Parts: sequence; C-alpha cells; structure tokens
Amino acid sequence: MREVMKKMDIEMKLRGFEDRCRHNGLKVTPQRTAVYKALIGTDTHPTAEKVCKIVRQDISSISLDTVNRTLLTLAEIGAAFQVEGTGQPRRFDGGLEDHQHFRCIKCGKIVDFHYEPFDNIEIPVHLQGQFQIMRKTVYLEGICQTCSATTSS
Amino acid sequence: MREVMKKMDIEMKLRGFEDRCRHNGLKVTPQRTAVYKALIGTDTHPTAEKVCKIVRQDISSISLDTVNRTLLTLAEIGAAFQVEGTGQPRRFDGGLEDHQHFRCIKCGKIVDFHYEPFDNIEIPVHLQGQFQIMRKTVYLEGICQTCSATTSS
DNA sequence: TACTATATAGGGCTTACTCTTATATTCTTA
DNA sequence: TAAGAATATAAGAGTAAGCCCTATATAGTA
Repeated sequence: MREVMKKMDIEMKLRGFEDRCRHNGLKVTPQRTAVYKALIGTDTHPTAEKVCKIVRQDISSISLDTVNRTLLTLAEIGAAFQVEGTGQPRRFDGGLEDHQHFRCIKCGKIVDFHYEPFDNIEIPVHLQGQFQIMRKTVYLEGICQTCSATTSS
Repeated sequence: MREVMKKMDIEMKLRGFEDRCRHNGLKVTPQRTAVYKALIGTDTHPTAEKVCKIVRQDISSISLDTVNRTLLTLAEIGAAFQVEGTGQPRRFDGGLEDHQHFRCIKCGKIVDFHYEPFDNIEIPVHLQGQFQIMRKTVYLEGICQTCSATTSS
C-alpha cells in the first residue's frame, strides 16, 4: 500500500515536471526526466557527479555535462534548487562582529547586513541533541540593485 | 582624526592577531600578517585569489597556495571565517517543501530539518528596498553525530 | 649565535566545471 | 504522419580552484 502511494506520488510529480518543462519552452527528453527522477528520489543533496552515477543505471551513456546542465535548468524553472552558497570558490570574512549575509545570485556579490533579531536565533531543542551547532545564521539570496537595474534594461 | 582612529584600530587588531598566533603555537610571519591585514581591510568577502592580489602589492613573491593556506589557518584560530557554504561543489535539492539545512563542517553532509518558525522570517524593511529577495533561510553549521563520535575516539 | 620546528615558494596534480561542435532528438505544422 | 526547425546531447578539450610534495628559508628558543 505504501509502495503504491509512493509510485503514484512520483507519477504525479513527473506529470507536473513535464508540464513545467513545456510551459518554459523546454523539450521533455529522457535525460531530463531521468535527472529529475534521480534528484527527487534522494534526500542527500547530491552533486552533479552523484546524480550522474544514479542516472547511468538507466541511461548509461549520459554525460556529466548534460547532468550538470540539466540540474541548473531544473533550478531555473523551479523544479529544484541549488543548496545555498554551494558551487562557488571559497570566500573569507574578516569581520567578526555579528552580522548576516545577502548573496546576489547574478553577480555573486556578498553583502553584509545586520539585523539584531537575527543574532540569536533559537535552535529547536530536537536539533541540539542531534548536532553540535557552531554557527547559525540567516542567509538571504536574491538580486542586488545593480543587477536588477542591468537586467531590466 | 578619522584616519588616525582607523590606524589605531588596525594596529590594535594586528597586536591581537599576533597574540592569537602565539597562543596557537603559530609563528608570526610577514606573509601571515599581510594576509590578515588584507582581509580586515576589505568588506568584499574576497576569494584567496583576490587576497593574493592585494598582498602582492607588498610581498610580490607570495604564492597563492600560501594565501589560501593562511586564510584557512585564520579561520581555524578564529581570526576570520569562511563565508557559509562556499568552497564546495554545487549541490542540488529536489525537495521543494519548506525546510532548512544543517551542514557538517567535517564531512560536508547536508541534513534537512524543518522548524516552522523559520519558514517565514521577517526581513527588515531597509533591506526590502535594497535587494530583491528570492530566498531566505536559516542556515546551520556544526558537527554531526557521526563525526563527533569519530573525532572523540 | 646556532639549532629546531615550522612556513613558504614553486610546481605538478586533481576535481569541478564550462565551452565548442557535430550529431541526434523533440515538437510543430503542413 | 512526414519533414523541417529549434533545441538537446555526447564527447572532448579547456579553465579555474584548490591540494600536495619537496627543497629552501625563516621564526622562535636556548
């Protein structure tokens, strides 16, 4: 019974995915579908490399480049998203005072801001047992003024 | 007057930095000091590459590897830190329901959790004009159970 | 001043990605 | 349902970030 439910759920998601592709003028290819399926079938926040390995069980000839490109496409059409901050070179910060970060997804710029209520977010108790938390922050992503000005022109 | 204050401030930080090095059994080298100075002299969250360019104005022969290593060292002794999530391969997430991420800084594992109060953090008004915010999340870093078990042994 | 431990420069290597191009596939519309 | 146009894919070369190794140099110490 459980299994049947799961299967139906996946079928529904796939249907929705195909619609989403078409609405965005994207073709529904076996590769795209397989990448999407692999991604929703895991909760491990995989890299392109890992997704590629999974997909190759079905489509052995798929290239890593296609997987990577497809994942990026999925993020663009809102069928998935990129885990915050990953995929960029390492960056450092010499400001040790309490502050938070905003990152522009177009130009990659990181801007400090400080909003006192964010300094001491309360961590739910059930996590405190599970992890040794060393850092907690509110992290914002979006488009900065410069980039939104450039885009609209 | 302002300038003088700034200079004193930097001097103080440098003094503190040297102490911090010694307390951690690290030698105070011109390279280390220069990297630290470059980092606290900017608010742009630079990559190792950028810090290297700045430092080379003083020490033209410094290698990128040294800069990178030094920045990592600064983070270890708490004289700086690494911007959350940067420096890792891109990762994707197919779960579109509201949730937040914890990332283990040892093994890199990313774990989902969900704490409803975090779903709709209020963004301060002064930021709403400045940025077009597309995503906001609470992001936690620390050490997971597996890793803290391994480390203690 | 000399000795020991640690740091650095340099260069080669790996990994994660990106770009280019020729071929293949989807979707449309006639 | 066949043909054409637009888009996607595979493959492979190219690039950027970061890591590792080793010989030399330097800081801290006694």
